[in-house]
Amino acid sequence: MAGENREMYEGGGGFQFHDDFSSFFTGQRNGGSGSGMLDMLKEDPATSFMGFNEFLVGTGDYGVLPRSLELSCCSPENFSGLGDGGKGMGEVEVETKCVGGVNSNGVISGGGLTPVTPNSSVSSSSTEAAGEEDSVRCKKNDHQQSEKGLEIGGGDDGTDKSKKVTKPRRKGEKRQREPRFAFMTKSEVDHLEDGYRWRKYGQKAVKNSPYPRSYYRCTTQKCSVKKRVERSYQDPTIVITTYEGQHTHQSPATLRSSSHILSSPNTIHPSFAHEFMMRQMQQPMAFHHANVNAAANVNTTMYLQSLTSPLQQLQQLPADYGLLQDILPNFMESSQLP
DNA sequence: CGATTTTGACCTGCGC
DNA sequence: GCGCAGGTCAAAATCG
Repeated sequence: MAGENREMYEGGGGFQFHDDFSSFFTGQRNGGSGSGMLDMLKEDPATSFMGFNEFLVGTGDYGVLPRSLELSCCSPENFSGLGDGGKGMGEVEVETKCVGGVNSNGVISGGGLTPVTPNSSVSSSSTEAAGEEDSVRCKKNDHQQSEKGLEIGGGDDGTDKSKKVTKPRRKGEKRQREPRFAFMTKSEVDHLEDGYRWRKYGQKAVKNSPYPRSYYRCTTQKCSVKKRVERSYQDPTIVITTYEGQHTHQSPATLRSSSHILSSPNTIHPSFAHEFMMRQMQQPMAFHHANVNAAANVNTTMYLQSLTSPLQQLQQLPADYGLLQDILPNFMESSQLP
């Protein structure tokens, strides 16, 4: 895998987070025109990035996106890439090769650029996924309990304390993944406030990147939303945030304030991000127009390939159709795309 | 003192 | 089967 990834980093056709992410935004991928997001950022960050907070202020309906997500997730044929369909992380890529969406690293991948694997599985709806996750959690708890039971029952004197005895997963049962979407934010702060409360549960060094990846979980009980935060190794000023799952509750910030959704100027709402993306898709040209007016401390760009218009891109590159279909199934349904 | 962060170990999936 | 990398767990440390 290491070699493969290295190959990816060296310009291979694969899709690895940093490499592909960066090339994705630098426009180098697929012989890109060089008008990628990162280039835009470097050349003219002020005009190339959307001021997320402006949208926050302007977007009052927080229910829109969750609903959208739900609708999206409940349509397996439209959401086959995002739900992971019981696939492991690596296999997500296989799925995205067919239909695009968010790859194993949470980045919207170019479905048309990667080989298609015919036997990619179709994901279940997010509702199912959530249920699965619950069951997984239950299993985890069970296994942890049994694990402790084993430890206790084993009568070890503690020398094996560091070694976990785990009950093996049933064969064929693969980890369910929630739908994911990611966006990049130009910010000096790693962990951006988004209105929710997060608890960090892990941090890992990322291969070929000097910046670690942090893992957060929503602290609200029964809310299994996770997010990963890392910096782009090419542009350290860019924070890549990947959300997984849907919040089963309102944002605490929303509850705190009804007039102003979020008080922090650096606040980004994940659902809003998705909604934003969808709106941009529906009004392609507004993307850059809005950027001109962007004047926020935190500039955020969705993982949309930087063409004049995402819609145009879709029309020009039918092979990539699935790429955004996964992310924006509703849009796809309502659009004139075949 | 509870909540959160840190961090090393472990688990899982995948490619070779 | 092995090694690698991503992801997660959980004990210890830290914080408020």
